[in-house]
Amino acid sequence: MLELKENIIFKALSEPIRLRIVVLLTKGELCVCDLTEILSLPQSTISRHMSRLKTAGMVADRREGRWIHYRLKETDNVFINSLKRILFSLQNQPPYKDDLSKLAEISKKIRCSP
Amino acid sequence: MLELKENIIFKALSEPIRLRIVVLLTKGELCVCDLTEILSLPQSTISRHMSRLKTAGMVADRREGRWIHYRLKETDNVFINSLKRILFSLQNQPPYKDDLSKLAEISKKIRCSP
DNA sequence: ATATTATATCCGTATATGCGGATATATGAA
DNA sequence: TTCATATATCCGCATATACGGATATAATAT
Repeated sequence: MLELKENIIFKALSEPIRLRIVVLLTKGELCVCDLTEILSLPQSTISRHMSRLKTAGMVADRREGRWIHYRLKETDNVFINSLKRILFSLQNQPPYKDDLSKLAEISKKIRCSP
Repeated sequence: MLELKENIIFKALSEPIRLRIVVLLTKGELCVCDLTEILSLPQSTISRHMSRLKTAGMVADRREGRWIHYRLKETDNVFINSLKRILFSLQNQPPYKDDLSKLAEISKKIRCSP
C-alpha cells in the first residue's frame, strides 16, 4: 500500500540537515540522541526530521527499550536504491565526511545502552 | 567556480512540475513553448521553473533566434550524472510516461522554427 | 508509587516558494 | 518603424515548512 512519489523523496532529501542525517545512516542504525549529539541540534528538531524521512519512505525505525533506532529502509524499489547509492557516494565529502568522523568518535563510547 | 550543493539539486527535483520537466528533457532539448503545451501550464510558470533548474545546475540553455532551448546540463560530476540516470529510469512510469507520449505527438509537427 | 530518560508532538513565528496575470525585454518579420 | 512572438521578471497572495521551547507520551529505574 506504499504510494511512491518520487518528488516527495527528493523533498525529504532537499533539506540540508535531513541529507546529513541519511548519509550518517549509511553507516547503520542511529537513535535520535546520537543524531542530536553529532549534529548539535535540539531533540525536537531531529525528531521532526526523522518523522519526515519516515513519511517519505526513506527510513524505518525499531524500538528497543526507550530508544528508537532509525535506519535506511530496506527495499527492492529501484528508485530508492539508486538514491541510496548516491548517499553512499557522498560519504567522503564535506560536510558529510566530518559528520561521519564525529560519529566514529561517539561510537567509541557505549551508546544507547539501558 | 561551480558550488555544488546536493540539497539544492534535490530541492530542484522535489517540485512535481520540475521533475516532469527534467524527465521530458531526457529526450533532448525543449523550449519553453514546448513545455507550456505539453504540460498545459502558463508560460510564466514554466519559465520560472526553468530558471530554478538552471540555478540548481541541472539544465543549460542555448538561444536560437527567439527561442531558448533547454537541455539537461552535460557534466562529469558523478552526483549529477547519477541523478540523470535516475531520471531516465522514470521514463516508463506515470505521469512521466504520458508526458513523453504527448511530447512524441507534438514532435510530429514542426516545432520552434522561425 | 515517583523520577529519569528518550522520543513525539504542539505551538506561534519566520521564511521559502508556488501560483498566474501583468509587464518588460529581446528577437525577427512586415 | 511597428507588430508579433518567445521568454523573463515583477507583483500580491496563498501555502508549506523550518525553527526550537514547552508539553505529552512511553519505557525503565529506584
